[in-house]
Amino acid sequence: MSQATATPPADDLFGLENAQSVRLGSIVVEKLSQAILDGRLKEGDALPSESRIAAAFGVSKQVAREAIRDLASMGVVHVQQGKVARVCSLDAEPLGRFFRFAVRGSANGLSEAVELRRILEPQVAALAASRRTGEQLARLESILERMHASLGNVPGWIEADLDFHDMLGTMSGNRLLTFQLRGLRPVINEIMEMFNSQSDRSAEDWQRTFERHRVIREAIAEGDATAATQAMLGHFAAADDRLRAVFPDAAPPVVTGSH
Amino acid sequence: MSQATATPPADDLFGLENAQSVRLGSIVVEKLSQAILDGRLKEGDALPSESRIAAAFGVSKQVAREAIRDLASMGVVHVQQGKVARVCSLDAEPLGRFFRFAVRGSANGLSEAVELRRILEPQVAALAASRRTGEQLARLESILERMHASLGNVPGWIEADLDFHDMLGTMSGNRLLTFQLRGLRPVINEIMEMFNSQSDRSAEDWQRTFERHRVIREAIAEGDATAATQAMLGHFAAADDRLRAVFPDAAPPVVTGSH
DNA sequence: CTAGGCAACTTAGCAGCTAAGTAGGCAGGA
DNA sequence: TCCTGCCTACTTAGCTGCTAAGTTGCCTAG
Repeated sequence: MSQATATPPADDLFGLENAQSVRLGSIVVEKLSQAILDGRLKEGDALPSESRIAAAFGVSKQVAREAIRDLASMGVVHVQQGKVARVCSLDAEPLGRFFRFAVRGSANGLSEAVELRRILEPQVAALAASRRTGEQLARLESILERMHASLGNVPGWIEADLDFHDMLGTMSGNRLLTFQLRGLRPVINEIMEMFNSQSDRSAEDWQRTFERHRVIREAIAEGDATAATQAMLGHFAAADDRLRAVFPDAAPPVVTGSH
Repeated sequence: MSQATATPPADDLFGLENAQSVRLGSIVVEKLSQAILDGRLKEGDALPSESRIAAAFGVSKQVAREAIRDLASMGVVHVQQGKVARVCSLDAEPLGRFFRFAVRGSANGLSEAVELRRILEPQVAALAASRRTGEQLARLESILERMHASLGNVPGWIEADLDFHDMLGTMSGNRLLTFQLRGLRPVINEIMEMFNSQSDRSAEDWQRTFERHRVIREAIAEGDATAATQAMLGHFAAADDRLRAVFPDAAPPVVTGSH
């Protein structure tokens, strides 16, 4: 007996998740997910009702309901009282929730978000310059006008600024990239509020910031990917000083290749 | 009456989402989320039991339970039968599920993922070169050995290859970025399987692929961010030809700044 | 001092109910 | 003919109470 008293430390001796006790609902989620991923359920299609799903899988209605709600929290299906759940087009809201939690936990989560954005945005600008359509350019221009009208008005400016960069994501033509940027939006929003609150900016400063966005638009309008990248890099470099005031312990930007 | 017959078009006359009918459970989710985001509930802390949450919010146990499971599906808390839910460290699994759905839907979703990866990885390599620790370098080396041992063995190679790039993400020191890359992993895995299945590669081809990874490791070991970026760009450029065989309609890569 | 049982907690799941929202058919009136 | 209002059947939202099963800690017998 005494030689085999290793029971307390041998709890998880066999692999990491020994008998993982698959939840009943997760099976249903998996099956429904597969149906959607395989294309058996397309966007706009109605799922079976809770009762039918419950009957089909031989589970209670509660389990079927939780499975549907799981899909809903992923943004895959839309549910509404009185109507059956329908497969809907994905949106970035779940991503945004995830990133909000991801940013919490590490002390410098917000500055990590800035770094991630700094990686993505210049390349997004390049793609946008290569692929933008005329109609998209017009929309970008109208956003730029909103920014101009919001000079000095912090909440209005932030929203227009976020819309500007979101539009660039759309113009990149890469839906995955667009999701990615939209997912970061709540976090970027928070950063911008910190950024704009603790500094009282001069009129010239506002104007310079606006000007930098105009330069980006110009490069994209001309379809010059390299110029668009450089303009975006310049935008971040210019904002870096004041960002550093908000995040004193942020790592310095890593410059590569563009020298 | 005839002057007010605008009822059919006046469905959504008052704003976009008039009476959005907030779900009872979503309120509970919001409150619990806030508690976690504010730090009132830290990692490892136990949530109240379903009954206590239900009593505290004046809702039924079912609603409390669905709220907890919502948080669990986001990867924020861990639930297990017989134990109260506990706040756990976030992992990339929910991100992976999201990206799997995001890739579906657009016909060229997989090539969009390749493009996104092509944007991220060179910058990740640069960050890794700047911030890697010795211990991390040793782990990268052992992964490289696994890759060498798996030359010609497709499943083993893919896993080691994914681990290599995942390690680079870790070395970047940016948790958000690491999440991002891990979230793409299931999609990249799928791409690699397509990539490696339909082409029978020669021994020289395998060796060249391995060599490209060794060059990346070299640049990171030397702490040369620019060289690491260039090595990663070279890696993707070399793989581009065969990728294009898998995705004939993929957009050409946009080159910026590195000329 | 330790092993094993026991009690009190927890979640997982089932069943049935009420309330409320939705959609479509259907008859009746302008 | 067209439109309006009602009615019915179906759906989800939510509550209640129950059984089963996992977890934890205490507590007693040896």
